[in-house]
Amino acid sequence: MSTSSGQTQFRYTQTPSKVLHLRNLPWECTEEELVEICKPFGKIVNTKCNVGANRNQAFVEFADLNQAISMVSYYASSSEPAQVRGKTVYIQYSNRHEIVNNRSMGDVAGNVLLVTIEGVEAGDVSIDVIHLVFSAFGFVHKIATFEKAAGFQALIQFTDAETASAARNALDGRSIPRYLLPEHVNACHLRISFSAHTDLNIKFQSHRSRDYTNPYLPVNASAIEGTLQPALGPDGQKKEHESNVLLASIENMQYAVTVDVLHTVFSAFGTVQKIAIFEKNGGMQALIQYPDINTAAVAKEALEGHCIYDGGYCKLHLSYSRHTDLNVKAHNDRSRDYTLPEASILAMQHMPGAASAATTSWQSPPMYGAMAQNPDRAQMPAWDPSMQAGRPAAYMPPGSTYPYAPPPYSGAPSNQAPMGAGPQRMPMYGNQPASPAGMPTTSPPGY
DNA sequence: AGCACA
Repeated sequence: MSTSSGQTQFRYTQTPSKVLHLRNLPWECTEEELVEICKPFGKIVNTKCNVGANRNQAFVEFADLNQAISMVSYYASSSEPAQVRGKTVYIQYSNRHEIVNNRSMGDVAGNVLLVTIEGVEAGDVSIDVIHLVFSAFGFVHKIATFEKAAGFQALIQFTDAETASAARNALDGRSIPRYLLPEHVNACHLRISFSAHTDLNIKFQSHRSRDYTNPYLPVNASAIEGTLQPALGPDGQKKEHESNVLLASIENMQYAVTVDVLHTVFSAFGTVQKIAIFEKNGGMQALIQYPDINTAAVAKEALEGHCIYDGGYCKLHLSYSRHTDLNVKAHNDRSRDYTLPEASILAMQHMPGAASAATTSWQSPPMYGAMAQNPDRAQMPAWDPSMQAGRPAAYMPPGSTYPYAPPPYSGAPSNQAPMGAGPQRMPMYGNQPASPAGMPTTSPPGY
């Protein structure tokens, strides 16, 4: 009722407790890692890991109050903070005095796991990949996959709860190895709990469900569809279907990426016909259409893993799209058809949808006007310095050394020019929100 | 970076 000072006063006070509250833990933090940093201070009687919406908090209960006090005092005066996987962990007394492990549904062990695969859509992770990953722990009887609000999910049936628990303990919070996934998938964390099911009812062998105990189960027609677009070939090699349309997923998107930005980047390899930018699973993706597969292949090869902006910002992951001709209906900063003549563009701008999209545009596209007036310019296959008018960026023309600085990550392609070789500064675009106030926006971040 | 579970 009353928001008396008595309540708020105690919210952040540090009444000692055997239970410690740890926060800012890495998402993947395991119970072992938690125990590792706590056990020097005393006997741990209980833990609760991966707590909270971000799964980055934990509770640790010591046998004795003094042990908890010793840990808190140690890190209160230590120059080295507590760390897990390089992340500073903040430790306080919990406002409760014991951990209650309410083993709710999802935590009561059973032989069927409910696996949520975060950061992917259904097509990204094949049932064969799931089978491969979980078979490491024992015979997988059945798999059923489905898409819900929570995302792409799978029910995985093992022989017994022991096997299922082993798989859960090993894989919960972990990622499926990158080489088993399409290239545009950045990360896909597995969130695993126990299902209440004990025996899945699989009716067909299909791309959505499998019964490995019954190879004679009828094959659903939709399974054929699944074999038409295999993420992996029979030998386990990546088998991508080439296309003139590239699917780009943009990782670490600190800065705005508009069609203009993408057009400039991808035009270095040939005529860009159409671009569509959209959001998928909280990340940004774009489809870039070239006239032919060869151009797309060159662009894909050259740009994969590279960043639009220096410093690891807007890292590109490219794969071939299933599309061959994009249906671009709006003309705004998220979608553009460069093959259209001016009249069509003007007509499009009066279409519903184009206007609303324009209001969300905080970055006016400088190339837009020039191209609308001269459709031939839109067909310009490659580099044209005049297209950069008003742009502070120093762009590398195609044919020069790599215009795009290699990403600083370990996953970077090894066959690319090393950082600092040649004039490798990333192209920059105006109006970068992260630029320090008052600073010219021509300097790349990190300068 | 700021408290779970019913």
